[in-house]
This record gives sequence, structure tokens and C-alpha cells, in this order.
Amino acid sequence: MNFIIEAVVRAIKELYQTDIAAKDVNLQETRKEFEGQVTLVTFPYTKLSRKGPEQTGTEIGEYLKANVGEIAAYNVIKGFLNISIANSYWLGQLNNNILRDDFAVIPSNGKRVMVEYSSPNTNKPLHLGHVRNNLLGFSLAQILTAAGYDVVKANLVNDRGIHICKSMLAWREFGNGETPESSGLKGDHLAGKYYVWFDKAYKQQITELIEEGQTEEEAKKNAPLIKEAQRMLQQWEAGDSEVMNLWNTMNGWVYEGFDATYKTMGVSFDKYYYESNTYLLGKDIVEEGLEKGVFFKKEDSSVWIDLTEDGLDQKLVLRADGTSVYITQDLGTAQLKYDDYQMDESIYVVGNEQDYHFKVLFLILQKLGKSWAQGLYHLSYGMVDLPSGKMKSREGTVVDADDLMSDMFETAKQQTEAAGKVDGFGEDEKDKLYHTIGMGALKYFLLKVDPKKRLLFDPNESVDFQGHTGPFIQYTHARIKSVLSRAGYNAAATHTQAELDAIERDLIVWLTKFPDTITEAATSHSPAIIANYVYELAKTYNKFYHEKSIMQAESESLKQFRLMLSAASAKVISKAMNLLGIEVPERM
RNA sequence: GGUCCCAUAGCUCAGCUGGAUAGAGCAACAGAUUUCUAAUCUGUCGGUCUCAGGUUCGAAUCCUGAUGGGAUCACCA
Repeated sequence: MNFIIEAVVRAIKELYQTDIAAKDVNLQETRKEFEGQVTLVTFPYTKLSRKGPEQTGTEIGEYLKANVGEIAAYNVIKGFLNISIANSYWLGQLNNNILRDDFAVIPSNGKRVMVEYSSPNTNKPLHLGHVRNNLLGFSLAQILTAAGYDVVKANLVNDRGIHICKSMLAWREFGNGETPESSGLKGDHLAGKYYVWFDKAYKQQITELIEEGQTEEEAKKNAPLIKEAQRMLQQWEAGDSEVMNLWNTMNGWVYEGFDATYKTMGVSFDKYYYESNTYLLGKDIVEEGLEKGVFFKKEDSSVWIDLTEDGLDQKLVLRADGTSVYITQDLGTAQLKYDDYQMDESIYVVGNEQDYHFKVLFLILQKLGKSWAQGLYHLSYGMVDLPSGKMKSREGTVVDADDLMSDMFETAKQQTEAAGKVDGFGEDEKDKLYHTIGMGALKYFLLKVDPKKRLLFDPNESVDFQGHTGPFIQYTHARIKSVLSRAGYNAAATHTQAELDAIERDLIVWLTKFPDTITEAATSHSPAIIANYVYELAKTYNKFYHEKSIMQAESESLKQFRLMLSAASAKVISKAMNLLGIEVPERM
């Protein structure tokens, strides 16, 4: 649309002897009820023309029509100049742009970006909140790759700490040597079982201590179980061989479980970081900060930074005993990541409950003068809520990721069989289809909403398969593929069509927007933009499909043209869904 | 209490840097298949864009305040 913007700039200069910048020309989509594809709002130019909006619009429209070949017609309604672009332009877009192999292939921008996501704790299985995190992170990585970045997907595994010791301790005390093999439980679920077990027994002890007259605070500190867990953590830090063995064994089980979940979800990583390797990092940065005078030491020799001038508080960065806190290791890990990859941008996919933490973290790194600090970005996404409120793992109100996904496959199976869609499918093919559709429904459901917003999930109301959903879009793709194979479509055939109906033109208009949509999604870090785009595209195609017969087109050349348009639509739908991490079936 | 985020149809959500009569899906109702997959399409119903001010030719969008909801303010991670 740049040629229109430039033409408007020229029109204003010719008509009103005023120079305006291209960025001040505001073009928008023409509303459906009016003729045209793009609309110029003329109110801003009435000052220059010293005429009413209608007359100004007419003058500009007249200029455009006379001087720009691609502009076929215009109409003016109040302050709106609706511009109709010639069919030849849209056909040119189809032939010379959309149908090319390199359509929507954005060249490398030479920049490297790291996307850190997932970052699970190894004491319990993944739940719905993690699912949103994983899908967002993976999709964002896909989008950034498509937008020309060199992307590194990183997973920072929280594999140590008191919470890990809790499940280890509970297993040692109550587990009777249970293993994934002996119990038939997935490794991560096995660890989670003992984590819950610990919490229950711990609460029991607290209650008892309170009955014996201790305050709740005292009881929480004095319960034998928590003391034992703390002792285990010390043993771990000292490298005690028995504890290390137990730790290695249980984490090994958990990783096997996670790998299976990741595989089902279809996400992957280029680089794993483990907190057991990074938790001691950051102390040299604390040293650096003290030297630079960014940090200061209190009498007890704990180290702090004063952020009150930035509207934040004082923040501890190192304990008096010289041990790290959360932010210490995050400072160190940030440096480590940069040393490893020298990336231009680094994105942390982490829930919005940590907004404050990341604000502080990034600010500290800026104050330390890290050149790369301005490339840090916290993709802060909203929590997933149930109708009953927030999910709480200890209270058992979480929606387990593995359970959820297998529920989705089951629902997909039922729906597909009910629709009688799998005649002539082999068993393997059926299973693959149920997986594709089930994951498509779930992923689309979670990705279509703006990441920033919190998301409501009702486990009792199964995810829809009709309307604004993943399966709707998948179905559109399968249907196109069916027509193409039925027609024996030959992609190499060339064709020029002279006439265009409105729906065909609309479809081309939507296809044309794909590259800009990728860029927009990348800059705003939002898969939702892709999700909403591909839905509109599929909807437009379905309308076209109903209005126009392809096989029974009025002429052979028209048939070939519609096949081309269909093939292009299928390709863009498939690519866009791929950016969301969603597969599209050839038939369903 | 301080700080931050959110509020659009009964429900779930779109609405780009301010622009036309605020859009989809679900739910409800009425239709469409002798023809390419009806997981589709068409139509009807449904709104004081939480409220009150302000800026502007023009505000769901920007500013201020209020109300309601959420998060956070740990020498937890």
C-alpha cells in the first residue's frame, strides 16, 4: 500500500502546496459496507485545503484516479475517501507475489534472539499454566524465525532447591523404592505424588505443633519434616553422595516424563540451562556492582541496591552470609546466556506474577552498564484461571498437562467419529488425526487470546471444535487439499485471469497481508495476532468456497484460477498454523 | 496501605499509532447440500464499550479520578 501513501503525499503537495510525511498518511481498511479496499480519512487535511472534508476527499480522490494507474475508482462519504484498487493490481499480487515460493519468506535481519520458556520445576508434573507458557514460547520462537531472526530456544530447568528436596525426602521416607517401572507412573507424576505427600505430612505436623502450643510461624519452622528437608538441601550443596544419587535418580525420572510431555506438545529446545549449574553464579556481578558503586553494603555486610529513585524499593542482591538469592543467580544467568550467544535480544516467557522481579532485574543490569541490557524483554503472560479461581498445585486443583492432552485426543476422536470423517483411514492414520485435531483445538484455544490477558479455562466445558477454533481452520485446509487433489491441480500451470469477483479479490487482499502480519506478531511478541489473522483468512476462504464453484467454473481458465487461489490459501493457512505450532491435516 | 495489570453482547474474545452505524465465535432461533468434505455457509436476536470528568472536528482507544477484579511489595523461587 506504500504506493498509495506516496501518491497521497504528492497529491497534498500538488493540491495544497504542503509537504507531509508518509507516516502521517493514515490509511485504513475500507469497511465492508462501502465500495473500495483502502480508506483515507480526510479530516486531517481540511486545515490544509481550507475546504470541507467531502470536497477535500473529492479533490484528493480525483488526483489519485488521474495520476495513479492502479487506482480504479473512488467514492467519498463524509470525511472518508474510499479507494478502489484495480483488479489488475490484485491479480499481479497473486501472480508475482503470493504464488512465489519466497512469499512471506522474510530475509534474515542478522539478529539473534533467545527465547527462554517452559522453565519447569523438577518436583512435579506440568500443568495447564505451563502449557500456556510452552505454547507461547514455542510459537513466539517460530514467529521470530519467520520474521528473520536467528532464534535460540532455551529452557532453564529449576532442578534444585528446597522444593526438590521435599519430594526426594518424601520418597525416601515413604516410597518403599517405588519407581516409574514398578508403579506404572510417569516419572514426573511419581515425583509430584511425593511432593504432595510431603506437603500433607508437613501440614499434619504443623497442626500437631500448634496444638502443643506453638504459634503457626514457629510450627512452620520447627516441624521435623521441614528441618529434615533443609538438612537434605545442605547435604546436597555439600555434594553428599547419597543425596546426590537420589537427586540424580529422581530428576532422571522427571526428565523422562517431561520429554514425553514436550514431545506430545510438540515443543523443543536448543539449549538447556540447569539451576544446579547456575545457582552459584552472580556473585562476581555483585562484586562488579560494588566496585561501580551501583550496589552498597550494609553493616551486616549484606549487599543491596537502592532503586527508590526509579520508583521501586531497596532490593537485596546478596545475603549477609554471602549466599545468593533468586535475583543474584538471575543476574549471573543473564550474563552467562549473553556470553554463550551474544544475542541482540533475550526474551523471558514468564507469568505476570513476576513483573516486579523482571523490572528490577533489567533495571539492575542497565545500571551496571551492560550493553545488552536494553535487549531484554519479559513476555509477561496472564495466569490461567479455572471457574473456581486460581490453580493451586498443593490443593490438587490443577489441570494436569498430560491428562488434559489425552482428554483432547479422546474428544477429537469422539467428534470425528460422530461426524463420520474417518472412513477409509488406517488405525495409525486415525490416531495421528485425533492427535492433530486435539492439539490443534487446545493450542488454538490458548494462543488466540492476547498473551497479556488472563485466560479462563473451564475443564467441564470441552474445548470447541466449531467456529473460532483450531479445527475450523484445519478443516478449511483439509477441504482445500481435497479439491486440489480431486482436480489434479498442477502448481506449475500459469494463468492470467482478467475478471475478479468481490470475494475472490477479498481473498487475495487477505493473503497479501500475511508478511506484514508476521512482522507485526514478531514485534509485538504476540502469537494471538497470527491466530486471529489465520481465522479471518479461513473464514474468507470458506465464504469463497460456498459462493464459487471450482470444479464447475464457467470456464477452464477460471477453474484454474480458482485452484491457484485455493492452493495459495492452503499454503498460507498451513504456514500460519505452523507459526502457532499447529499442524494441519491433508484430510479430515 | 504503596506499585503494576485488567474491565467491550448472556459466555469466550477481536478492535492497529484516536476516525464512518463497535465486530467475531459460542449459546438461542430461522434457513442453505440433485453440484468441489455441512467440523461449512446465510440470516435473526443480542451493546449506556464499568462509572464520572477532561483533551479533540471526532474517544472503546489518550489523560485524571472513582468502582470492581487480579498480581506484587520475602534474606521463597
